[in-house]
Amino acid sequence: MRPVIVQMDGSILLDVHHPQVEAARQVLAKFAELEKSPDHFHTYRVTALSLWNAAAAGHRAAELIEQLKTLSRYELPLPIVRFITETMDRYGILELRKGQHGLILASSDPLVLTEITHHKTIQGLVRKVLSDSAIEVPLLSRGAIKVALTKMGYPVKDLAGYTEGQPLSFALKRHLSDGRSFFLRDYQERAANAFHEGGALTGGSGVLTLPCGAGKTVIGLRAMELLQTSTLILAANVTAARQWIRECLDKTTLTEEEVAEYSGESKRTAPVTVATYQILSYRPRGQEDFPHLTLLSEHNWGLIIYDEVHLLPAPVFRVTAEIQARRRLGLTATLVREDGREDEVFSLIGPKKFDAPWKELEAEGWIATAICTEVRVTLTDIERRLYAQAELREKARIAAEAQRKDDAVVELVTRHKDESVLVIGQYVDQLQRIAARLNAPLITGSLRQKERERLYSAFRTGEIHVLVVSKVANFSIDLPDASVAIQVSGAFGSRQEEAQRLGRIMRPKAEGMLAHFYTLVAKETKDQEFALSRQRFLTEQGYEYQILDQEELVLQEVTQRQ
DNA sequence: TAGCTGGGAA
DNA sequence: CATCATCCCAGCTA
Repeated sequence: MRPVIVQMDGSILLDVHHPQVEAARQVLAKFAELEKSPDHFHTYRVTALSLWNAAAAGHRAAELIEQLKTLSRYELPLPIVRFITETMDRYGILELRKGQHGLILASSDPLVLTEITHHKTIQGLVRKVLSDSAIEVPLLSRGAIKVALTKMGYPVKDLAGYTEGQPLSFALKRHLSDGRSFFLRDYQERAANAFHEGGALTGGSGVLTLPCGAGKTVIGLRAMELLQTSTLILAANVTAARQWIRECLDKTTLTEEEVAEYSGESKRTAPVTVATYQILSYRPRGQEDFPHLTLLSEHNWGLIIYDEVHLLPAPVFRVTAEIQARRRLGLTATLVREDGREDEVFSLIGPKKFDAPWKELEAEGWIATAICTEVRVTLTDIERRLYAQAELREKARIAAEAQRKDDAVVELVTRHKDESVLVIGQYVDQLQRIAARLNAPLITGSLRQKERERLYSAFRTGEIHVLVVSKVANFSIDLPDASVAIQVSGAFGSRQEEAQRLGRIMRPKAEGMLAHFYTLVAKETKDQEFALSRQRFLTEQGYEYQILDQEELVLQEVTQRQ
């Protein structure tokens, strides 16, 4: 009996109790996406995008099919084999190269070229047809045509090269100013190389996927060192922007003069400039153009780094489409976007160049070993009545705010009374209730920065051991680490949020210490569906959720005390 | 000039 | 699915 069942409809089932499950997961991760993760069989799906990423990474269809065959319990269905082969073969049919005037889109298959030149969207992006295997494309259409062709099912291999940008010489330090020595971890070096290798043509754009706390910034710095060029770094918020600046100054020979913050507060530019996504997309009311964006575009950047690329806002997509001649590096913990624009990230930033499995880093001790538990509570009779009568959108909220979750939180906090605990939730009302029950401070968006810092610092020193936090936890990178996180409610099935939250407890722990991640779910409600959907990402990374009813939680407590 | 508040955006 | 974040800017006070 082998661990994998490939079905006619394109889904792949993985038997999670099979001894070969880990090996199988590794093979599937190369070219398939996890879709559902119920108890016994996980469902993967092969998508065009997952296959093109595999192709861009150099995998061959024949090789993947061979590996799938050795895992498969039954003969592979022919339509699936054909889908994998045909989809992967499409990557590389179209190539974009530098021409004498503009760009040349070349096709190894004349029929494909005929098909696309008859397409309306493409016609608007093409300058002229040169032959039955090549068309000329204006330089400025480089991004737009890649997006359009990917959406049509023909991803483009972009070999048009990059602008070198203003040279900038600097190096990573071996010894930091406080005397510690500094080395890149093996996987950090491999990630930076994966981005850089391929030389002048393909080694210039792509996305690196790494867990929170794995040192993405350091990888970005290494990529900059490899390229020795003026760099624009885009971050999701000012705190993250300043973190980049601190890291540049701490770990490289760059001086304060050479690194600038470009944000609402400071408008300095320098050979290395760190800006927020939001300032790029700022447009004065009623106006057409983006003043900050225009100003930053005038610089001769050789590299643009997109931190948290999964958060890339729509206007930045447009900009990114126009700057295809600059090298682009995307960094993220999760490539999944709830808005489904993964294909645009693929087309405009580049294919996934590196993916560090969380479990692998856990085994090597770079991130903590985490135990994930889903605690199920029931609705009270009153809630149950309300729930039955409520409209669809109210249902979610009733379930998310279920009263008995409060009791469960108290149980869990008691259980971990000697550890640092973060309680994370979505609704401020609910969090206020819980904070009052626990007699713990609450941090939401309306609490001013000063006060937040005071609480963070008290938490860090152990003065307080429980902190209740709202969505601020998703963004603020200065939030201290904890060893226990309790998620009481979360955004509609957001996988990326779940990953961020688990990231809060991922910093390596002392010998033998484990990190605990609890997610509280109201039984037989919308809440349960959402939780399942959120958990998908982590299941794909190899985490398993232990499921516990609230009553069992109390029982365990009693047993442990005896 | 710095620091705060509130409105608006996406 | 809506909620709650964020950031940027303008305008105020001292």
